[in-house]
Amino acid sequence: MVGKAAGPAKRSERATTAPRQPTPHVKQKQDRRRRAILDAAALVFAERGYFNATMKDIADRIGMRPASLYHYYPSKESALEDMCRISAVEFCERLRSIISKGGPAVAMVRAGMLSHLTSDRRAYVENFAFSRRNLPAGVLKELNTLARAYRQLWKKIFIHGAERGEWRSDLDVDVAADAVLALCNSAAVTLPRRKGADADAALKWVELFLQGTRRR
Amino acid sequence: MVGKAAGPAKRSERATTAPRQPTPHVKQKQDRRRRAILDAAALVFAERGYFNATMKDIADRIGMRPASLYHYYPSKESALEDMCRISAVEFCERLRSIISKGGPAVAMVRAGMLSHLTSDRRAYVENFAFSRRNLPAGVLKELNTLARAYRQLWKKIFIHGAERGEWRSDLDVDVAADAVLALCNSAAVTLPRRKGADADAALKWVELFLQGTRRR
DNA sequence: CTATTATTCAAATCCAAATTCGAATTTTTG
DNA sequence: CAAAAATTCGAATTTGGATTTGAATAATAG
Repeated sequence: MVGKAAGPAKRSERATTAPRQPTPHVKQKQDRRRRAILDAAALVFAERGYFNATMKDIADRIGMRPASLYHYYPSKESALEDMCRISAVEFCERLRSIISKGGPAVAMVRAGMLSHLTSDRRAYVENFAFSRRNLPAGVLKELNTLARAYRQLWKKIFIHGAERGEWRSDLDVDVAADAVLALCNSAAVTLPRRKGADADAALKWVELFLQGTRRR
Repeated sequence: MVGKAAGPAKRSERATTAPRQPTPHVKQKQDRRRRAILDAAALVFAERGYFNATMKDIADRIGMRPASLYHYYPSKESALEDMCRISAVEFCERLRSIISKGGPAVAMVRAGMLSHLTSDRRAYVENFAFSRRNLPAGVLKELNTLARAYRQLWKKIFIHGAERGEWRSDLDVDVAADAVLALCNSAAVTLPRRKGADADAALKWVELFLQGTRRR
């Protein structure tokens, strides 16, 4: 959405009117700024909801003016789009990596839930989960595909666990996949905001999911 | 919000300029219409999200024109407010009634979750859970109080169960309360929409919560 | 140091709904 | 049936932000 694929045209031999490529130093600076804006937007969206959040809210948070944001993002919508895509891709990668290490499904669930719950992209996912519906049909379709992929990875873990006999024999892997997502997304909102200190609280959610509530 | 407390002034002995009270037959008709509008609004809000839903969307669904809706609701916001209040109050009442019957906490959890998941006010709660944040501070505060009351009732169930030794000894009643709400609210969105047919699917969520995923 | 490019922002536009208005039309009442 | 009240809606109004524009200012490169 934001970065146009790096064009061709060697610096020296381009037509006189063609726009020059930004220098690496500049590009790096731009990226930092864009990231700062995306972080601010993510927090504001998560805090007030996408529609209630104004460009001014975002700008204020990092000492800029609304108009200036447009130098980095073509629209409010594109910022939402970016944070959704980034977090979805990253979460899939992380879960994929956890799965690839093999071992007991129970361990995968623990690691996967902790990864989801303690990520420093929490605000991003929160928006992915609860605000992506506000994006235009085309993008939404793509994001839903990513959401389905993430869910599919979770399902894979449950199937893996079923094969190894780790679950109750009557566990429905689809319900398990939906439930783990439900818990993770809600907990991401509910859980205390302090950095790290919540790994502890997160574990309680994990165990609840694994053990249930009843005495065994 | 909508019905102003029935005024005094007996029909016969009122001042000549005071507005007459609507006849019971008329009032009944009005209520039906208002209810139809609220149902339509709840569905549209749930489907597209509060901000994306237009007055036209709501009106279309029941063959009216946007302007006509204002005869029944002073604003889009007030419709959201109404459905939130109605569902919150109703859900509290239902859960309270379940608790008052006594018995095992496990049974209360089953009944409570089913009550939440199979209610014909599903669209209402969905909006209560995910859209009430868009209401003005004053109303929101009140609704949050109702939300806290509902959560408190759930917590009471878990405490009750702890006293009877129904749970794992290390169960955290607060986490349990948050988790059951997380599951119910998500499931209300995820669960199939067909009437009744989903009581079955709902049960799987209940058992997942009670038993967890692990083999025992 | 100078030309070029990047960054910032104040002010001006724009626009999609929400809401208001008034006048028809229909229903109820006595 | 006639007056009063309720209901509906086409058309006009409003408005809160998002977005554009153009110009001023700061960085960077060579």
